[in-house]
Amino acid sequence: MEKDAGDVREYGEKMQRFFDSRRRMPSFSELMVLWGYKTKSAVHYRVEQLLEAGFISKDRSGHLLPQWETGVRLLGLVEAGFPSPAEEELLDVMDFDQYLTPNKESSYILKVKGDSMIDAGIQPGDMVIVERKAQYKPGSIVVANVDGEYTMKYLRKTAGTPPAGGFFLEPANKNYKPIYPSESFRIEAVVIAVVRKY
Amino acid sequence: MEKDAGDVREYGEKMQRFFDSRRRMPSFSELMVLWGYKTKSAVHYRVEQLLEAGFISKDRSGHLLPQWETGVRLLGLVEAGFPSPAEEELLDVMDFDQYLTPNKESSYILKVKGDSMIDAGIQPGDMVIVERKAQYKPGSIVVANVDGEYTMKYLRKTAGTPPAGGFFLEPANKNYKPIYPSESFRIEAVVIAVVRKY
DNA sequence: GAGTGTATAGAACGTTCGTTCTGTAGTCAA
DNA sequence: TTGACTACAGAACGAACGTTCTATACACTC
Repeated sequence: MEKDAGDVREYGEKMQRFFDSRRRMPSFSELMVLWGYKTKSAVHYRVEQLLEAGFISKDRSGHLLPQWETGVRLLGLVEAGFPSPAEEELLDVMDFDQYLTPNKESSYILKVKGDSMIDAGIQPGDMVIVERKAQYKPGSIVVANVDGEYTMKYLRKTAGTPPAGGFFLEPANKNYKPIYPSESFRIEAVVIAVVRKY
Repeated sequence: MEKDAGDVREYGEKMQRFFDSRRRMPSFSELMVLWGYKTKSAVHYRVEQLLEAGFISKDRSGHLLPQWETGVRLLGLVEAGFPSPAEEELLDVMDFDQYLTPNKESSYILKVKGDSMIDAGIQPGDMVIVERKAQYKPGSIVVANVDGEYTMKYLRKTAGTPPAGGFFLEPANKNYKPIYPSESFRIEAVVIAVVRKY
């Protein structure tokens, strides 16, 4: 048995490529074309193999469901090291789309210019994901409009109790100075994530 | 006309939530339940409205296709500022999954421990996406196995021409020292992206 | 060469899909 | 009160879907 486990995986990979590009599972007719068969029963034969192999599954109506992990394998700390192939199935996976933007409606992506937040680990060229909110809490990194220009800073609370509003903006770079509300700024969004690609 | 444009959007949003959770478009029968109708023709009536509104579209076989952007809106530099609702449709969008892990097979995610790369903008607690490769180039950030422990450093080339192999590991933190091949290390993967979430 | 298992073709079937047509209750305006 | 329009219900239809059964061509074994 399983003399052609390699072949079976080949068929599965073709289906996986279809899913990756079209973002949905193929129908039997589409698999017919994709796999080069002339009948749906030949497709059914192959699908049955993939089902037994656990590569795919079905919903109540017979439509195919992907069974492979759609995310990326998640390792522990850097110290933990890389897993052996046998350990791979124990790993968690991650879906970046849902992890980074749980609320797509109010989320935006900004490309960072300038080094005013470099000590916070945000470098020029990085992308930050920001979210518009009704209220902003001190301690978070916010994008604010100061005199018509947009800037990214820490949101801080002044020491005194709130007669003067009590907020100011603090950069994470010694070469820049804090911005106080006398100059009147408006907070536009809060940074919820940073993404850098090399 | 369009006396109930608000209602139409409500139906669209319900469909969008279905798509977000199930990762596929609903069928007419499913929309029937989702929208609380007793017949598919009522669904057809609503779907026609959403089609005219450009909220969805159809493929050749009549199945529904999402027409809304599935990614996140991409703004320019921080200086550019936020767009008005009218400008929104001009924005690009981004899909983080494809952007961050173009090659899911050989990609892993690691959680960073320690501050040895803090001057490179990689802080403890950040997640780095690494990729296994056949060869690694100097200048990139790599994850290496040094005496059984895993560590993340810059990969550098020694000044002299390559008799001694010519590679060493350099941290991005003055408090740590470079690691030279005399201690014999093995490079496991290269860092292709950094993700931090607040 | 007879038997067995694999891999496909071909045809037929019931279900689900999206479509279409007819009907009707309700609203609004003339 | 009539007419036009909206928002559904209900039924019927063809196309596409996944399933199943039979047949066949080929390889391998005994």
